[in-house]
Amino acid sequence: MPTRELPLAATTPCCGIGTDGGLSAAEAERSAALLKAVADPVRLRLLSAIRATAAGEACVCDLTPLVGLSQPTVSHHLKVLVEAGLLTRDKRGSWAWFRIVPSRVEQVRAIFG
Amino acid sequence: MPTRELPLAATTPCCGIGTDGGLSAAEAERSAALLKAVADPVRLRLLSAIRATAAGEACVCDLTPLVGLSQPTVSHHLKVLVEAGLLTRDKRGSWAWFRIVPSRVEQVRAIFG
DNA sequence: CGTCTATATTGACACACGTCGATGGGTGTG
DNA sequence: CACACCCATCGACGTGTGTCAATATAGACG
Repeated sequence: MPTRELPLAATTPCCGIGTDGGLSAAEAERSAALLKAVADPVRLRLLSAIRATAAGEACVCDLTPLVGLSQPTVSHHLKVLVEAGLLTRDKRGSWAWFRIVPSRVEQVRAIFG
Repeated sequence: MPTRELPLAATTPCCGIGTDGGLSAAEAERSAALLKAVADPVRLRLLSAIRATAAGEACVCDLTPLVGLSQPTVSHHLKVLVEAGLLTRDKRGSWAWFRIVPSRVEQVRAIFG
């Protein structure tokens, strides 16, 4: 049914979608990078475990037994979350304490606002 | 500073995080699967392009020139979104029309509610 | 029936990702 | 100082993912 009004205009889509409404390639790339940091079961559990803490922060030695993975793997996931801006790392003494960045989490929700 | 009150209890974490607050492994797996479907720049652009449509639906022939990828690749991404429950496919005649499933998109937001 | 168009599927390839063991760098403790 | 603990980094391995060309399927239209 959707017939081109101008068959000779090769760039015209068949039912009139332009490049107007959608996200730009750059915007989509930034949003996808943020979502990739969160699209992992281990990292979701780390975020929710930190959020469920009374003090609002947790160290690697607490999180490692929780997810049942090796310490380097947990450290790797935490690094991904920090680089995505979703966590802050605060090294006090021997321990590294991680806190959630609420504004950054809100940005994730805003993608589907 | 965080010293174990019971050093002999090897299973006790150093500052008292239990298995209570966080997501279960199964819940995290389901949420991550949904997020993985969305954590891709091409798929984000497809979703936003369909949402920006006047009729609320679009076919592959419209979306392909929009993202600048081959037709099989676009078809692949749409399949991922359909299998994640984020799109519905409706084949009418030669064309396949895709619509957004708003309730499923809301579920993505709810992960960070 | 034959052909064209729109879409889906397959196979192949490069690349990214999650995981671990081993190692190194700090920091507190005896 | 020596030792133990916490954490980060490195190297390696298997797996997953995005992409395309080629092919298959299926419907529309002479």
